[in-house]
Amino acid sequence: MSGSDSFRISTILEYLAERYGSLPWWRGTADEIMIGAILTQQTRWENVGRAISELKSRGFGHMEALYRADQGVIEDLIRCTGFYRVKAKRLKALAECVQRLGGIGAMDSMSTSRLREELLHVKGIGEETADSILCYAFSRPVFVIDDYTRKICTCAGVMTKNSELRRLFGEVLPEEPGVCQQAHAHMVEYAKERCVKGLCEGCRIRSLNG
DNA sequence: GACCAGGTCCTTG
DNA sequence: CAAGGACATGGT
Repeated sequence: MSGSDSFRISTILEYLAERYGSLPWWRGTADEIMIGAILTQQTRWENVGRAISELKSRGFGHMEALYRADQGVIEDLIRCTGFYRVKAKRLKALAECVQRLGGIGAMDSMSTSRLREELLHVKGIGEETADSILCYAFSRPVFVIDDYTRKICTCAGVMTKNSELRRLFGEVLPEEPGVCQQAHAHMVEYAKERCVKGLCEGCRIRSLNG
């Protein structure tokens, strides 16, 4: 089954790449992308954009400032993203991690697996957020597994755990950051468009393999 | 008013 | 390990 699973996955990836081409996804500095990765947890992206603007306009748009910032101040600026107390705490924890590791530059020269471990040790950063940061802030060839991806894979008949999905996508995708970034963007875009409310309106995923 | 959003943590069984 | 609750605002 594993062989046909990777075939199914590459079919999905091809179909979506053809459908969407190049999608604008995460822009900004590495710091801003990391902030966004925390703030977007269980939250619409539009609200996250506003909060990041708020932070930037007050000079809190980077880790150094967040490290020194008062927690209450951060809470006020990110309120519109919901879960603002835990998220402020998570931003502080991430900023402390960055500080401890010697800054973005130092992190940039670490291996992907080491960097992943460090990120996963931060309270409030799970696998999805860690991989988002690796993929979009540090341009590592990592594919982000999220709920949308899981849904789409299920539609295609690929029913496995996250760890296995991660392995499969890693096997199918090339080691190119840009390709991994776009692949995840495509998944999210397609799922938001077609997998509304548990239905699959006009979804072609199931029929891709005949 | 109900339901969901580009998750994670903690507690229970 | 799986399941359920907590965290919270804003849009449809």
